[in-house]
Amino acid sequence: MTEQGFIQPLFTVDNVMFAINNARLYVLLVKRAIAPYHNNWSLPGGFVDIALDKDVEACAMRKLKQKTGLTPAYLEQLEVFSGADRDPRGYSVSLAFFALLPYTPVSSQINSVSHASWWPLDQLTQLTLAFDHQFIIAQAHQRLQQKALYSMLPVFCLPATFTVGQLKMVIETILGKDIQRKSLMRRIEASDMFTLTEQKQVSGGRQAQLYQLKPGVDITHFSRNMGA
Amino acid sequence: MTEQGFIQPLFTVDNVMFAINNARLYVLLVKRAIAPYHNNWSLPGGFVDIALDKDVEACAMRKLKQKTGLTPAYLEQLEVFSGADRDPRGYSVSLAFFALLPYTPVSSQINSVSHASWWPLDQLTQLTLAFDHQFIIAQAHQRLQQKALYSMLPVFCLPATFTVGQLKMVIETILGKDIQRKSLMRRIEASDMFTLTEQKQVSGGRQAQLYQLKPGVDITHFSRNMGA
DNA sequence: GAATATAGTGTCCTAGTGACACTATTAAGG
DNA sequence: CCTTAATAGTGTCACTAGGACACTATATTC
Repeated sequence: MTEQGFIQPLFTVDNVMFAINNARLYVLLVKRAIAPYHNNWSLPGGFVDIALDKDVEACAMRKLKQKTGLTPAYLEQLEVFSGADRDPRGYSVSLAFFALLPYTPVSSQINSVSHASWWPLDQLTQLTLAFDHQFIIAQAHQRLQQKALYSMLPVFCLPATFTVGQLKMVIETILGKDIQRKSLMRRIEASDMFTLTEQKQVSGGRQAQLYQLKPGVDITHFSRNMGA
Repeated sequence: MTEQGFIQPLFTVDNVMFAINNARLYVLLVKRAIAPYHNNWSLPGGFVDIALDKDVEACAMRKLKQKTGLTPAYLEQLEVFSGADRDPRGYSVSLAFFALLPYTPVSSQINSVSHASWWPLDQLTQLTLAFDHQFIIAQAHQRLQQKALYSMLPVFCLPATFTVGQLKMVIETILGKDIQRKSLMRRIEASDMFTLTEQKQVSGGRQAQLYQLKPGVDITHFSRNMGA
């Protein structure tokens, strides 16, 4: 076996960043400034810079910051998508990440941010996205739904301090179906991930307790799925 | 934003293939014939050949076949491991796969198979493996254990036709703890993944029913974990 | 202070699993 | 043929975490 001598495929990183606004799930997209797929919307990503990026996670973070001005609260590897046909420039290998963040408007003040924008997930079918990004987003959404069933991951869609009602809304938005408030409270207590603070009012009604992540805790995984 | 112009990191594929023999979990390793880590044991893997490999999964399959003579019954992406320090030749990105197979002795008749061998997982700490392969195997083992709790994945460690007792043994070996035969039978029935056949005897005792995967079924995932 | 809206609790039901004793079927050995 | 041992499979009750849903609590608005 010889060492290299092969043509290496192009390796890139793509990010599917989700956020929730007004009980709707949004994905962050950027408009491509160059061919191929010039002017089409696409996932923010790019090439690894071995001088800047400690590893692929750092690369994903950097690309998000650079292209959208935002830093995810949570980031994990999704899956590698590869093949000769997904990029007209040739054989390519792309590692997709999936990320969560409390909803923040994209500030167009930043120079490098050409066109970055949040898109409602349920309107994406009307868009023509670059490459296989439509499919990648679908995979990411599936993973997010799966994890929402058995973990506390959705808290990363909320600010540092939040109410049970907000968390319930986030989970229901992700799953696309209602859950029992009682079940959620049982999980919050069982997880031992949170501490209480003062109060807060929402629209009408009694003021809700404000919860807050304990510093440095791991995301609890439960032994059962919700709603089944 | 310019196009490329960057130095691309080395992209490779590595495979963690598991099998079970004599109630012990084994990993398939190959002995490196070249530097770095010359003569150390390592995971079978290599570079993508864009002419031969439809995608990275095909690459993983090809490398396994080529280096060990075996074809996995199940294969899925595990995770990407990356960084400047994991390979002395420079910045590298490796996509690790995790694979299952009914135990088959490695036939050393094949030429290209220099030194391939099954190693018991619990003896690996005594070996010095190449790169970060020790860590990758640990991650793969964790994933396998997790999936064994809520899915029928362990059937891929068994031949086409098998008994409940064998499946119980496989799962217990993976998890490192006993499970209830009754629970397993309930899951087998609920999954609706299998059909019955004739009979079979093992050592002493009553003959066990032989089960067999229905053609083309998906691996059932359950809504609860076992043993919790 | 009544109406309304949201937050949080009490309590029973249910599904899927654990525990474990019990029955069933086979081989081996007198 | 009968007994023993060994493994296969079943019956049944207990336990746990979530679902359902009525009820209480606390706030705002008029």
